[in-house]
Amino acid sequence: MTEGSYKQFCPVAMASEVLCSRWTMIVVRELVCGSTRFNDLKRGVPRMSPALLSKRLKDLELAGVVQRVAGGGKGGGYEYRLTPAGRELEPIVKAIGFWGQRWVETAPTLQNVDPELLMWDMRRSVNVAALPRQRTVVQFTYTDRPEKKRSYWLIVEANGTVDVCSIDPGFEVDLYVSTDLRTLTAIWLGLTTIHAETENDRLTVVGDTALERTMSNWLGLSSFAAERKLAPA
Amino acid sequence: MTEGSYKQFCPVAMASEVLCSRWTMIVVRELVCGSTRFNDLKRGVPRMSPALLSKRLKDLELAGVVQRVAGGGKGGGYEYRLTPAGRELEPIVKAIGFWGQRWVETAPTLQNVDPELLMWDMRRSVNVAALPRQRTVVQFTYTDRPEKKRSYWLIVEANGTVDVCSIDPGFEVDLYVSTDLRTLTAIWLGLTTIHAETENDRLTVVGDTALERTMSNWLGLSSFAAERKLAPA
DNA sequence: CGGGATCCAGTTCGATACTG
DNA sequence: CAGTATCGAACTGGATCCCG
Repeated sequence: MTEGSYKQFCPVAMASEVLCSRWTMIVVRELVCGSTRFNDLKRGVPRMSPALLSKRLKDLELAGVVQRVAGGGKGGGYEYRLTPAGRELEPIVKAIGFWGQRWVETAPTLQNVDPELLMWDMRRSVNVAALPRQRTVVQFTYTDRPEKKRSYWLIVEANGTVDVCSIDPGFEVDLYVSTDLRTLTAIWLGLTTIHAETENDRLTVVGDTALERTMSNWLGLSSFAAERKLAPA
Repeated sequence: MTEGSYKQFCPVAMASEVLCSRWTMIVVRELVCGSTRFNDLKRGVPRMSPALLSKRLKDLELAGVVQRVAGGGKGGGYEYRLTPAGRELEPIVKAIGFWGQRWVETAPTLQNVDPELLMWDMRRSVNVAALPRQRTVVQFTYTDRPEKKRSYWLIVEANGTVDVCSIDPGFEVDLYVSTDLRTLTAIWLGLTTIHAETENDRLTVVGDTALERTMSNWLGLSSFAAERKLAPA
């Protein structure tokens, strides 16, 4: 990718031609995390133009990392499924993430907050097993966002499916979480904790008491949250 | 690194901004393999312009992956040394290389042969311990190359330092290896063996009998050579 | 929903030459 | 040895519109 390759026979270079062009690793992360539909992938990389996403997917298909198959079930369309080669990228994505968690400075990271993206990521990490076996609705309100983009709803259905939306779905809300976007992002990244930020009053949680007490169980964090940050401040 | 970042707080994205711009991973590979001087790095990435190499090194310094220090010992200049963060990239580089070895098709790989680069890589992988404790000179002749770029000399000094040159150093040659460039590259990559290619008559070795017999011991291969290729033909 | 096509501005890259 | 300087060519990516 990026025609005009490195012209090196070394396996690192050959693989880098496939994996290390702009956006590619992020798309692979989305695939590894389980997204298969174009529009789902797009939600995971909102700053990437659809044209470019399409091109990258084609490149990955050519490289044997994904397979484009007619979408099962709903509405036609296509699915992008990882091939065996693609599945073997998971450890690489993880290793890169761990390295980032350990060594990339956090300050610039926390410039890149985005409520839609955070909700989308949280949706994936919710620990459904830690929630009651009935529909649970949590409303997140980002106090520092403009009126229109302030609230999001996390809906966990009784059957375990998790949805996110940015318009009030009308269901009764079980728990209200209110904070600023950077605080919740920092929590999700493991840079601080629900407990600490509650003490701080930067995070307020009201509603169902059981849900409130178990929040650190059902609110899954980034898969890299456990790793200690080592980058110099 | 490609200004205009991904604007994602995910650690994979943050790390990819540092690592996944064009050429960067290859430069990191060179650093991990032990090169520290600008010109040594340049030999490892001959198709990269010095201007771009310089920029990438600056970016890596800014990211905390390398440290630029006044060169010790000889002639001044600078050295680029991996920081602790940089050293932790080694498993990532290895993982990428293994993946490339397993899953990237070999046909295009073998288009990218380059005698200087192969010699430079072989220099790093020579198993000095398997050679006699005295100066050993091996002449490689690539029968398919134009007269001027046909022969290279691998010189292992008694003290264990390994050098490569493309002009006859004048020393007595202990072993003559004659083959085409693709064959030796394929051997180095583990796609075939010295034995098989000798049987084939694509590889001819003459000279010191002991050196000849032990060639597969002292001629180190790519660090990924052991991994089986799985990519579909 | 799931993309493809087009356009254009901005960047980046590579080649070569050159310097302290 | 260790890079800069320069310049044209190539590529990228965002926006927008379109289509089935």
